[in-house]
Amino acid sequence: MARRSGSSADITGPRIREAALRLFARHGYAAVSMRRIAAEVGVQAGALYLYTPDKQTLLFDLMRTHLEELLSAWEAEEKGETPAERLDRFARFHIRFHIERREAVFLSNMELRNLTPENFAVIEALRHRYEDALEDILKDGVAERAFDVADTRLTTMALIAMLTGVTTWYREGGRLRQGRVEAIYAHMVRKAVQMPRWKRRRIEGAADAEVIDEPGEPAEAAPASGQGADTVEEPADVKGPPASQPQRSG
Amino acid sequence: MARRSGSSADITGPRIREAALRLFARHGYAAVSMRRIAAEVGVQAGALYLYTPDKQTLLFDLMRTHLEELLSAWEAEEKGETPAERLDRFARFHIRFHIERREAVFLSNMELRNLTPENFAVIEALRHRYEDALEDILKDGVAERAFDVADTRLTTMALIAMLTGVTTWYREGGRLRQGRVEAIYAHMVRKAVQMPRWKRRRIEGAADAEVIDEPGEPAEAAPASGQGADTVEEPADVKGPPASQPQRSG
DNA sequence: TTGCGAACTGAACGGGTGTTCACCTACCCT
DNA sequence: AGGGTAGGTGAACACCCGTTCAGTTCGCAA
Repeated sequence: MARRSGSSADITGPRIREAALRLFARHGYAAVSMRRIAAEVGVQAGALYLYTPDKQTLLFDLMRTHLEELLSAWEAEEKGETPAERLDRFARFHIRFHIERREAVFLSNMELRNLTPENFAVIEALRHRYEDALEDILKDGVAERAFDVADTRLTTMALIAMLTGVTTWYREGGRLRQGRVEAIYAHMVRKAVQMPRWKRRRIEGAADAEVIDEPGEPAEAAPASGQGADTVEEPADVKGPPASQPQRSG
Repeated sequence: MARRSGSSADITGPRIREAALRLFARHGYAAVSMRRIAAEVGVQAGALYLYTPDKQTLLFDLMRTHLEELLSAWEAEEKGETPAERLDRFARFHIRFHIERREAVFLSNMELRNLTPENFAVIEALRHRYEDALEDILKDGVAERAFDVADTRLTTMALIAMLTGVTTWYREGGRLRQGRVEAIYAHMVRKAVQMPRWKRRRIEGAADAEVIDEPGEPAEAAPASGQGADTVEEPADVKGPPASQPQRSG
Protein backbone atom coordinates (compact mmCIF):
# COMPACT_ATOMS: atom_id res chain seq x y z
CA MET A 1 0.00 0.00 0.00
CA ALA A 2 1.50 3.31 -1.03
CA ARG A 3 -1.07 6.01 -1.68
CA ARG A 4 -4.15 5.61 0.50
CA SER A 5 -7.62 5.82 -1.00
CA GLY A 6 -9.47 9.09 -0.47
CA SER A 7 -6.30 10.99 0.40
CA SER A 8 -5.67 14.53 -0.79
CA ALA A 9 -3.32 17.34 0.09
CA ASP A 10 -5.96 19.83 1.21
CA ILE A 11 -7.17 17.32 3.79
CA THR A 12 -3.87 15.92 5.03
CA GLY A 13 -2.15 19.32 5.17
CA PRO A 14 -4.57 20.91 7.64
CA ARG A 15 -4.80 17.70 9.62
CA ILE A 16 -1.04 17.70 10.08
CA ARG A 17 -1.06 21.30 11.27
CA GLU A 18 -3.93 20.62 13.65
CA ALA A 19 -2.27 17.57 15.11
CA ALA A 20 1.05 19.36 15.45
CA LEU A 21 -0.62 22.34 17.12
CA ARG A 22 -2.47 20.17 19.59
CA LEU A 23 0.50 17.97 20.43
CA PHE A 24 3.07 20.77 20.60
CA ALA A 25 0.74 22.76 22.86
CA ARG A 26 0.02 19.79 25.08
CA HIS A 27 3.43 18.18 25.45
CA GLY A 28 5.88 20.75 24.13
CA TYR A 29 7.78 20.95 20.87
CA ALA A 30 10.81 19.00 21.99
CA ALA A 31 8.76 16.23 23.55
CA VAL A 32 6.71 15.50 20.42
CA SER A 33 8.25 13.42 17.65
CA MET A 34 7.43 13.59 13.99
CA ARG A 35 6.33 9.97 14.20
CA ARG A 36 3.79 10.83 16.86
CA ILE A 37 2.32 13.65 14.78
CA ALA A 38 2.17 11.32 11.81
CA ALA A 39 0.44 8.64 13.86
CA GLU A 40 -2.17 11.18 14.96
CA VAL A 41 -2.93 11.90 11.34
CA GLY A 42 -2.82 8.24 10.41
CA VAL A 43 0.21 8.44 8.17
CA GLN A 44 3.88 7.51 8.17
CA ALA A 45 6.48 9.99 9.37
CA GLY A 46 8.00 10.40 5.92
CA ALA A 47 4.73 11.75 4.57
CA LEU A 48 4.99 14.83 6.79
CA TYR A 49 7.89 16.03 4.68
CA LEU A 50 5.57 16.52 1.73
CA TYR A 51 4.00 19.32 3.80
CA THR A 52 6.86 20.87 5.70
CA PRO A 53 10.59 21.05 5.00
CA ASP A 54 11.38 20.16 8.63
CA LYS A 55 10.06 20.11 12.18
CA GLN A 56 11.35 23.58 13.01
CA THR A 57 9.49 25.14 10.09
CA LEU A 58 6.33 23.34 11.14
CA LEU A 59 6.54 25.01 14.55
CA PHE A 60 7.46 28.36 13.07
CA ASP A 61 4.58 28.33 10.60
CA LEU A 62 2.09 27.54 13.33
CA MET A 63 3.30 30.46 15.43
CA ARG A 64 3.57 32.89 12.53
CA THR A 65 0.09 32.03 11.28
CA HIS A 66 -1.36 32.50 14.75
CA LEU A 67 0.21 35.90 15.27
CA GLU A 68 -0.72 37.10 11.80
CA GLU A 69 -4.31 36.09 12.40
CA LEU A 70 -4.23 37.81 15.77
CA LEU A 71 -3.00 41.03 14.19
CA SER A 72 -5.43 41.01 11.29
CA ALA A 73 -8.33 40.12 13.57
CA TRP A 74 -7.51 43.11 15.75
CA GLU A 75 -7.15 45.35 12.73
CA ALA A 76 -10.57 44.22 11.53
CA GLU A 77 -12.13 45.04 14.89
CA GLU A 78 -14.10 48.23 15.46
CA LYS A 79 -11.91 50.57 17.41
CA GLY A 80 -14.02 53.00 19.40
CA GLU A 81 -13.64 56.73 19.76
CA THR A 82 -12.01 57.53 23.06
CA PRO A 83 -8.91 55.85 24.49
CA ALA A 84 -11.06 54.36 27.25
CA GLU A 85 -13.36 52.85 24.66
CA ARG A 86 -10.47 51.52 22.60
CA LEU A 87 -8.88 50.02 25.69
CA ASP A 88 -12.13 48.34 26.62
CA ARG A 89 -12.45 46.88 23.14
CA PHE A 90 -8.86 45.73 23.16
CA ALA A 91 -9.26 43.93 26.46
CA ARG A 92 -12.43 42.19 25.36
CA PHE A 93 -10.98 41.29 21.99
CA HIS A 94 -7.85 39.90 23.58
CA ILE A 95 -9.76 37.74 26.05
CA ARG A 96 -12.12 36.45 23.39
CA PHE A 97 -9.42 35.64 20.88
CA HIS A 98 -7.20 33.99 23.45
CA ILE A 99 -9.99 31.87 24.88
CA GLU A 100 -10.98 30.73 21.42
CA ARG A 101 -7.44 29.76 20.44
CA ARG A 102 -5.96 28.49 23.64
CA GLU A 103 -3.64 26.02 22.02
CA ALA A 104 -2.14 28.45 19.53
CA VAL A 105 -1.71 31.04 22.28
CA PHE A 106 -0.04 28.51 24.54
CA LEU A 107 2.28 27.43 21.75
CA SER A 108 3.23 30.97 20.79
CA ASN A 109 4.05 31.86 24.37
CA MET A 110 5.86 28.70 25.38
CA GLU A 111 7.89 27.63 22.42
CA LEU A 112 9.76 30.82 21.64
CA ARG A 113 12.94 29.28 22.97
CA ASN A 114 12.72 26.42 20.49
CA LEU A 115 12.84 28.72 17.50
CA THR A 116 16.03 29.30 15.55
CA PRO A 117 17.33 32.87 15.97
CA GLU A 118 16.04 33.92 12.55
CA ASN A 119 12.58 32.52 13.16
CA PHE A 120 12.55 33.99 16.66
CA ALA A 121 13.22 37.43 15.25
CA VAL A 122 10.23 37.18 12.92
CA ILE A 123 7.88 36.04 15.68
CA GLU A 124 9.13 38.67 18.07
CA ALA A 125 8.52 41.38 15.49
CA LEU A 126 4.91 40.25 15.06
CA ARG A 127 4.38 40.08 18.79
CA HIS A 128 5.87 43.52 19.15
CA ARG A 129 3.42 44.94 16.62
CA TYR A 130 0.55 43.64 18.71
CA GLU A 131 1.98 45.05 21.91
CA ASP A 132 2.42 48.38 20.18
CA ALA A 133 -1.27 48.42 19.33
CA LEU A 134 -2.04 48.40 23.03
CA GLU A 135 0.73 50.81 23.91
CA ASP A 136 -0.60 53.29 21.35
CA ILE A 137 -3.96 53.24 23.10
CA LEU A 138 -2.27 53.89 26.42
CA LYS A 139 -0.21 56.72 24.97
CA ASP A 140 -3.33 58.36 23.54
CA GLY A 141 -5.02 58.07 26.90
CA VAL A 142 -2.03 59.60 28.66
CA ALA A 143 -1.91 62.45 26.14
CA GLU A 144 -5.58 63.19 26.77
CA ARG A 145 -5.04 62.90 30.54
CA ALA A 146 -7.65 60.16 30.60
CA PHE A 147 -5.16 57.55 31.79
CA ASP A 148 -2.74 57.71 34.67
CA VAL A 149 0.10 55.47 33.58
CA ALA A 150 3.60 55.79 34.97
CA ASP A 151 5.25 53.92 32.11
CA THR A 152 3.35 52.93 29.00
CA ARG A 153 5.70 50.12 28.04
CA LEU A 154 5.65 48.47 31.45
CA THR A 155 1.89 48.88 31.62
CA THR A 156 1.49 47.35 28.18
CA MET A 157 3.43 44.28 29.24
CA ALA A 158 1.55 44.08 32.53
CA LEU A 159 -1.88 44.29 30.95
CA ILE A 160 -1.11 41.78 28.22
CA ALA A 161 0.30 39.35 30.78
CA MET A 162 -2.82 39.76 32.89
CA LEU A 163 -5.19 39.25 29.98
CA THR A 164 -3.29 36.37 28.44
CA GLY A 165 -3.29 34.64 31.81
CA VAL A 166 -6.95 33.84 31.26
CA THR A 167 -5.88 30.87 29.18
CA THR A 168 -4.29 29.21 32.20
CA TRP A 169 -7.50 28.81 34.16
CA TYR A 170 -10.52 29.44 31.94
CA ARG A 171 -12.40 26.32 30.89
CA GLU A 172 -15.51 26.23 28.77
CA GLY A 173 -18.53 25.28 30.82
CA GLY A 174 -16.84 26.45 34.00
CA ARG A 175 -18.12 28.68 36.74
CA LEU A 176 -17.99 31.89 34.69
CA ARG A 177 -19.36 32.42 31.22
CA GLN A 178 -17.01 33.94 28.65
CA GLY A 179 -18.92 37.20 28.38
CA ARG A 180 -18.66 37.79 32.08
CA VAL A 181 -14.97 36.95 32.11
CA GLU A 182 -14.47 39.50 29.34
CA ALA A 183 -16.38 42.10 31.31
CA ILE A 184 -14.48 41.56 34.55
CA TYR A 185 -11.09 41.70 32.89
CA ALA A 186 -12.01 44.76 30.85
CA HIS A 187 -13.22 46.46 34.01
CA MET A 188 -10.02 45.72 35.90
CA VAL A 189 -7.89 46.92 33.01
CA ARG A 190 -9.81 50.15 32.90
CA LYS A 191 -9.55 50.80 36.61
CA ALA A 192 -5.85 49.97 36.61
CA VAL A 193 -5.02 52.75 34.16
CA GLN A 194 -7.68 55.34 34.83
CA MET A 195 -6.80 58.81 36.00
CA PRO A 196 -7.97 59.29 39.58
CA ARG A 197 -10.15 62.32 40.17
CA TRP A 198 -7.92 63.99 42.72
CA LYS A 199 -5.03 63.81 40.35
CA ARG A 200 -6.89 65.04 37.32
CA ARG A 201 -7.91 68.11 39.28
CA ARG A 202 -4.37 68.78 40.45
CA ILE A 203 -3.06 68.47 36.95
CA GLU A 204 -5.67 70.81 35.64
CA GLY A 205 -4.51 73.28 38.22
CA ALA A 206 -7.90 73.57 39.88
CA ALA A 207 -6.59 74.57 43.28
CA ASP A 208 -10.03 75.91 44.02
CA ALA A 209 -11.62 72.50 43.66
CA GLU A 210 -12.32 70.52 46.78
CA VAL A 211 -9.74 67.78 47.11
CA ILE A 212 -11.39 64.50 47.89
CA ASP A 213 -9.64 61.55 49.42
CA GLU A 214 -9.26 58.77 46.97
CA PRO A 215 -7.61 55.41 47.19
CA GLY A 216 -4.38 55.72 45.28
CA GLU A 217 -3.77 59.15 46.69
CA PRO A 218 -0.18 59.66 47.89
CA ALA A 219 -1.13 60.36 51.51
CA GLU A 220 -2.67 56.93 51.68
CA ALA A 221 -0.91 55.06 48.92
CA ALA A 222 1.71 52.35 49.23
CA PRO A 223 2.07 52.60 52.96
CA ALA A 224 3.89 49.32 53.14
CA SER A 225 6.93 50.37 51.19
CA GLY A 226 10.05 50.78 53.24
CA GLN A 227 11.65 54.14 53.67
CA GLY A 228 13.45 55.30 50.58
CA ALA A 229 11.62 52.83 48.36
CA ASP A 230 10.58 53.99 44.96
CA THR A 231 7.14 55.37 44.44
CA VAL A 232 5.08 55.69 41.34
CA GLU A 233 4.82 59.44 41.62
CA GLU A 234 7.61 61.72 40.64
CA PRO A 235 9.27 63.28 43.70
CA ALA A 236 7.53 66.60 43.16
CA ASP A 237 4.22 64.80 43.09
CA VAL A 238 4.80 62.66 46.11
CA LYS A 239 4.67 65.58 48.48
CA GLY A 240 1.16 65.76 47.21
CA PRO A 241 -1.90 67.58 48.42
CA PRO A 242 -1.98 69.50 51.69
CA ALA A 243 -1.99 67.22 54.68
CA SER A 244 -5.26 68.49 56.06
CA GLN A 245 -7.98 67.01 53.97
CA PRO A 246 -11.56 66.26 54.74
CA GLN A 247 -11.71 62.55 55.41
CA ARG A 248 -15.11 62.01 53.99
CA SER A 249 -17.73 64.48 53.09
CA GLY A 250 -20.64 62.20 53.93
CA MET B 1 40.71 8.44 36.20
CA ALA B 2 37.70 7.61 38.35
CA ARG B 3 37.19 9.90 41.29
CA ARG B 4 38.43 13.42 40.57
CA SER B 5 40.65 15.22 43.02
CA GLY B 6 38.98 17.79 45.22
CA SER B 7 35.50 16.49 44.52
CA SER B 8 32.86 16.23 47.20
CA ALA B 9 29.13 15.69 47.31
CA ASP B 10 28.23 19.05 48.83
CA ILE B 11 29.92 20.78 45.90
CA THR B 12 28.83 18.58 43.03
CA GLY B 13 25.24 18.29 44.26
CA PRO B 14 24.46 22.00 44.18
CA ARG B 15 26.34 22.45 40.94
CA ILE B 16 24.19 19.81 39.31
CA ARG B 17 21.00 21.51 40.49
CA GLU B 18 22.24 24.90 39.34
CA ALA B 19 23.20 23.61 35.92
CA ALA B 20 19.91 21.74 35.55
CA LEU B 21 17.93 24.79 36.60
CA ARG B 22 19.73 27.05 34.16
CA LEU B 23 19.54 24.63 31.24
CA PHE B 24 15.95 23.52 31.85
CA ALA B 25 14.86 27.15 32.12
CA ARG B 26 16.77 28.17 29.03
CA HIS B 27 16.05 25.30 26.66
CA GLY B 28 13.22 23.36 28.25
CA TYR B 29 13.21 20.09 30.13
CA ALA B 30 12.67 17.85 27.13
CA ALA B 31 15.36 19.57 25.11
CA VAL B 32 18.12 19.15 27.69
CA SER B 33 19.87 15.80 28.02
CA MET B 34 21.46 14.39 31.12
CA ARG B 35 24.75 14.33 29.24
CA ARG B 36 24.50 18.07 28.66
CA ILE B 37 23.86 18.80 32.32
CA ALA B 38 26.78 16.55 33.23
CA ALA B 39 29.05 18.32 30.75
CA GLU B 40 28.11 21.68 32.29
CA VAL B 41 29.23 20.38 35.69
CA GLY B 42 32.31 18.73 34.22
CA VAL B 43 31.31 15.18 34.96
CA GLN B 44 30.06 12.09 33.16
CA ALA B 45 26.34 11.45 32.79
CA GLY B 46 26.39 8.45 35.07
CA ALA B 47 27.58 10.58 37.98
CA LEU B 48 24.29 12.48 38.00
CA TYR B 49 22.56 9.38 39.28
CA LEU B 50 24.45 9.63 42.54
CA TYR B 51 22.43 12.79 43.17
CA THR B 52 19.03 12.10 41.63
CA PRO B 53 17.16 8.87 40.97
CA ASP B 54 16.15 10.10 37.52
CA LYS B 55 15.65 13.13 35.31
CA GLN B 56 12.00 13.56 36.24
CA THR B 57 12.82 13.75 39.96
CA LEU B 58 15.53 16.29 39.22
CA LEU B 59 12.93 18.54 37.60
CA PHE B 60 10.38 17.92 40.31
CA ASP B 61 12.81 18.70 43.13
CA LEU B 62 13.79 21.97 41.49
CA MET B 63 10.17 23.05 41.20
CA ARG B 64 9.15 21.87 44.66
CA THR B 65 12.10 23.59 46.29
CA HIS B 66 11.31 26.81 44.48
CA LEU B 67 7.67 26.84 45.51
CA GLU B 68 8.44 25.90 49.09
CA GLU B 69 10.93 28.74 49.31
CA LEU B 70 8.38 31.09 47.77
CA LEU B 71 5.80 30.13 50.36
CA SER B 72 8.11 30.33 53.35
CA ALA B 73 9.55 33.64 52.14
CA TRP B 74 6.05 35.09 51.95
CA GLU B 75 5.18 33.72 55.36
CA ALA B 76 8.30 35.35 56.78
CA GLU B 77 7.32 38.70 55.30
CA GLU B 78 5.72 41.43 57.38
CA LYS B 79 2.09 41.49 56.53
CA GLY B 80 0.62 44.93 57.17
CA GLU B 81 -2.61 45.88 58.89
CA THR B 82 -5.23 46.75 56.30
CA PRO B 83 -6.07 44.69 53.22
CA ALA B 84 -4.73 47.53 51.07
CA GLU B 85 -1.46 47.40 52.93
CA ARG B 86 -1.24 43.64 52.71
CA LEU B 87 -2.00 43.76 49.00
CA ASP B 88 0.71 46.33 48.47
CA ARG B 89 3.20 44.19 50.33
CA PHE B 90 2.17 41.11 48.43
CA ALA B 91 2.63 42.81 45.07
CA ARG B 92 6.04 44.14 45.99
CA PHE B 93 7.14 40.84 47.47
CA HIS B 94 5.99 38.95 44.41
CA ILE B 95 7.81 41.24 42.00
CA ARG B 96 10.98 41.19 44.05
CA PHE B 97 11.04 37.43 44.54
CA HIS B 98 10.25 36.74 40.90
CA ILE B 99 12.87 39.12 39.59
CA GLU B 100 15.48 37.58 41.85
CA ARG B 101 14.68 34.02 40.77
CA ARG B 102 13.76 34.36 37.15
CA GLU B 103 14.99 30.94 36.14
CA ALA B 104 13.19 29.02 38.86
CA VAL B 105 10.01 30.98 38.16
CA PHE B 106 10.27 30.31 34.47
CA LEU B 107 10.83 26.63 35.10
CA SER B 108 7.95 26.31 37.53
CA ASN B 109 5.57 27.97 35.11
CA MET B 110 6.68 26.30 31.91
CA GLU B 111 7.45 22.72 32.78
CA LEU B 112 4.27 21.71 34.56
CA ARG B 113 3.29 19.58 31.61
CA ASN B 114 6.48 17.56 31.87
CA LEU B 115 5.68 16.39 35.38
CA THR B 116 4.22 12.98 36.06
CA PRO B 117 0.63 13.18 37.34
CA GLU B 118 1.69 12.51 40.93
CA ASN B 119 4.41 15.16 40.87
CA PHE B 120 2.09 17.58 39.12
CA ALA B 121 -0.45 17.23 41.91
CA VAL B 122 2.15 18.13 44.53
CA ILE B 123 3.33 21.20 42.63
CA GLU B 124 -0.19 22.35 41.94
CA ALA B 125 -1.06 22.09 45.61
CA LEU B 126 1.88 24.30 46.53
CA ARG B 127 1.01 26.80 43.84
CA HIS B 128 -2.57 26.82 45.03
CA ARG B 129 -1.48 27.65 48.57
CA TYR B 130 0.33 30.72 47.26
CA GLU B 131 -2.64 31.81 45.19
CA ASP B 132 -4.84 31.40 48.23
CA ALA B 133 -2.61 33.78 50.17
CA LEU B 134 -3.47 36.48 47.66
CA GLU B 135 -7.12 35.53 47.46
CA ASP B 136 -7.43 35.77 51.23
CA ILE B 137 -6.20 39.34 51.07
CA LEU B 138 -8.76 40.12 48.39
CA LYS B 139 -11.55 38.49 50.36
CA ASP B 140 -10.64 40.52 53.44
CA GLY B 141 -10.70 43.69 51.36
CA VAL B 142 -14.08 42.81 49.91
CA ALA B 143 -15.47 42.06 53.36
CA GLU B 144 -14.28 45.45 54.58
CA ARG B 145 -15.67 47.10 51.44
CA ALA B 146 -12.17 48.40 50.71
CA PHE B 147 -11.90 46.44 47.49
CA ASP B 148 -14.30 46.25 44.59
CA VAL B 149 -13.71 42.82 43.13
CA ALA B 150 -16.31 41.01 41.07
CA ASP B 151 -14.76 37.58 41.57
CA THR B 152 -11.91 37.00 43.97
CA ARG B 153 -10.66 33.85 42.27
CA LEU B 154 -10.55 35.39 38.81
CA THR B 155 -8.91 38.50 40.21
CA THR B 156 -6.33 36.42 42.02
CA MET B 157 -5.37 34.67 38.82
CA ALA B 158 -5.35 37.95 36.90
CA LEU B 159 -3.14 39.76 39.38
CA ILE B 160 -0.66 36.91 39.71
CA ALA B 161 -0.43 36.62 35.93
CA MET B 162 0.19 40.34 35.66
CA LEU B 163 2.86 40.37 38.36
CA THR B 164 4.61 37.23 37.21
CA GLY B 165 4.77 38.69 33.70
CA VAL B 166 7.53 40.97 34.93
CA THR B 167 9.97 38.12 34.38
CA THR B 168 9.37 38.17 30.64
CA TRP B 169 10.70 41.67 30.08
CA TYR B 170 12.60 42.90 33.14
CA ARG B 171 16.35 42.90 32.79
CA GLU B 172 18.82 44.06 35.38
CA GLY B 173 20.43 47.29 34.36
CA GLY B 174 17.54 48.12 32.08
CA ARG B 175 15.54 51.30 31.78
CA LEU B 176 13.73 50.92 35.08
CA ARG B 177 15.24 50.15 38.45
CA GLN B 178 13.72 47.29 40.41
CA GLY B 179 12.31 49.49 43.14
CA ARG B 180 10.43 51.58 40.63
CA VAL B 181 9.11 48.51 38.85
CA GLU B 182 7.82 47.24 42.20
CA ALA B 183 6.16 50.58 42.87
CA ILE B 184 4.45 50.81 39.50
CA TYR B 185 3.11 47.28 39.65
CA ALA B 186 1.93 47.67 43.23
CA HIS B 187 0.18 50.89 42.27
CA MET B 188 -1.60 49.27 39.33
CA VAL B 189 -2.69 46.32 41.44
CA ARG B 190 -4.11 48.63 44.04
CA LYS B 191 -6.02 50.73 41.54
CA ALA B 192 -7.34 47.64 39.80
CA VAL B 193 -9.10 46.36 42.92
CA GLN B 194 -9.91 49.52 44.84
CA MET B 195 -13.47 50.45 45.65
CA PRO B 196 -14.48 53.54 43.69
CA ARG B 197 -15.88 56.39 45.76
CA TRP B 198 -19.26 56.58 44.07
CA LYS B 199 -19.80 52.91 44.72
CA ARG B 200 -18.68 52.94 48.32
CA ARG B 201 -21.18 55.69 49.01
CA ARG B 202 -24.01 53.81 47.30
CA ILE B 203 -23.24 50.68 49.23
CA GLU B 204 -23.19 52.54 52.49
CA GLY B 205 -26.62 53.88 51.58
CA ALA B 206 -25.56 57.49 51.80
CA ALA B 207 -28.20 58.84 49.47
CA ASP B 208 -27.57 62.27 50.87
CA ALA B 209 -23.99 62.27 49.73
CA GLU B 210 -23.14 64.00 46.52
CA VAL B 211 -22.57 61.44 43.81
CA ILE B 212 -19.49 62.18 41.84
CA ASP B 213 -18.77 60.86 38.41
CA GLU B 214 -15.96 58.38 38.45
CA PRO B 215 -14.36 56.36 35.70
CA GLY B 216 -15.63 52.87 36.18
CA GLU B 217 -19.11 54.09 36.88
CA PRO B 218 -21.81 52.13 35.03
CA ALA B 219 -23.13 55.13 33.12
CA GLU B 220 -19.76 55.53 31.54
CA ALA B 221 -18.19 52.12 31.90
CA ALA B 222 -17.61 49.50 29.26
CA PRO B 223 -19.26 51.44 26.47
CA ALA B 224 -17.78 49.25 23.79
CA SER B 225 -19.50 46.05 24.80
CA GLY B 226 -22.15 44.85 22.42
CA GLN B 227 -25.77 44.81 23.40
CA GLY B 228 -26.52 42.05 25.83
CA ALA B 229 -22.90 41.53 26.71
CA ASP B 230 -22.05 40.72 30.29
CA THR B 231 -21.15 43.46 32.65
CA VAL B 232 -19.16 43.35 35.82
CA GLU B 233 -22.03 44.54 37.95
CA GLU B 234 -24.76 42.25 39.07
CA PRO B 235 -28.03 42.90 37.24
CA ALA B 236 -29.48 44.83 40.16
CA ASP B 237 -26.42 46.99 40.26
CA VAL B 238 -26.24 47.62 36.57
CA LYS B 239 -29.38 49.71 36.57
CA GLY B 240 -27.22 51.78 38.79
CA PRO B 241 -27.43 55.31 40.02
CA PRO B 242 -30.18 57.67 38.91
CA ALA B 243 -29.57 58.87 35.39
CA SER B 244 -29.37 62.50 36.32
CA GLN B 245 -26.05 63.11 37.95
CA PRO B 246 -23.93 66.16 38.10
CA GLN B 247 -21.25 65.66 35.51
CA ARG B 248 -18.54 67.37 37.42
CA SER B 249 -18.75 69.48 40.48
CA GLY B 250 -15.78 71.69 39.62
C1' DT C 1 49.93 2.65 56.56
C1' DT C 2 46.14 0.37 55.55
C1' DG C 3 41.51 -0.13 54.35
C1' DC C 4 37.04 1.29 53.25
C1' DG C 5 33.55 3.94 51.43
C1' DA C 6 32.50 8.03 48.77
C1' DA C 7 32.89 9.91 44.11
C1' DC C 8 33.24 9.03 39.54
C1' DT C 9 34.39 6.79 34.83
C1' DG C 10 33.38 4.72 30.53
C1' DA C 11 31.17 1.50 28.15
C1' DA C 12 27.13 -0.60 27.20
C1' DC C 13 21.85 -1.40 26.70
C1' DG C 14 17.57 -0.97 24.22
C1' DG C 15 15.20 2.26 22.17
C1' DG C 16 13.83 6.75 20.04
C1' DT C 17 15.25 10.87 16.99
C1' DG C 18 14.76 13.83 12.44
C1' DT C 19 15.28 13.11 7.84
C1' DT C 20 15.98 10.77 3.20
C1' DC C 21 14.78 7.91 -0.54
C1' DA C 22 13.59 4.22 -3.69
C1' DC C 23 9.44 2.43 -4.59
C1' DC C 24 4.44 1.99 -5.08
C1' DT C 25 -0.54 3.00 -6.02
C1' DA C 26 -4.92 5.65 -6.41
C1' DC C 27 -6.75 9.18 -8.91
C1' DC C 28 -7.49 12.71 -12.72
C1' DC C 29 -6.92 14.16 -17.49
C1' DT C 30 -6.72 13.32 -22.11
C1' DA D 1 -8.09 2.89 -21.73
C1' DG D 2 -3.84 4.54 -20.34
C1' DG D 3 -0.22 7.62 -18.56
C1' DG D 4 1.44 11.00 -15.28
C1' DT D 5 1.62 12.59 -11.08
C1' DA D 6 -0.02 13.54 -6.42
C1' DG D 7 0.18 11.26 -2.20
C1' DG D 8 1.82 8.15 0.05
C1' DT D 9 5.00 3.66 2.22
C1' DG D 10 8.61 1.50 4.84
C1' DA D 11 13.18 0.74 5.42
C1' DA D 12 17.35 2.74 6.34
C1' DC D 13 20.85 6.33 8.07
C1' DA D 14 23.58 8.28 11.67
C1' DC D 15 22.98 9.84 15.93
C1' DC D 16 21.18 10.90 20.63
C1' DC D 17 18.39 9.39 24.67
C1' DG D 18 17.92 7.91 29.91
C1' DT D 19 19.75 4.66 32.69
C1' DT D 20 22.81 0.84 34.62
C1' DC D 21 26.98 -1.08 36.29
C1' DA D 22 31.54 -3.12 36.87
C1' DG D 23 35.61 -1.08 37.70
C1' DT D 24 38.79 2.67 39.33
C1' DT D 25 40.64 6.27 42.18
C1' DC D 26 40.64 9.59 45.87
C1' DG D 27 40.14 11.17 50.82
C1' DC D 28 39.80 10.13 55.37
C1' DA D 29 39.57 7.34 59.71
C1' DA D 30 41.84 4.10 62.43
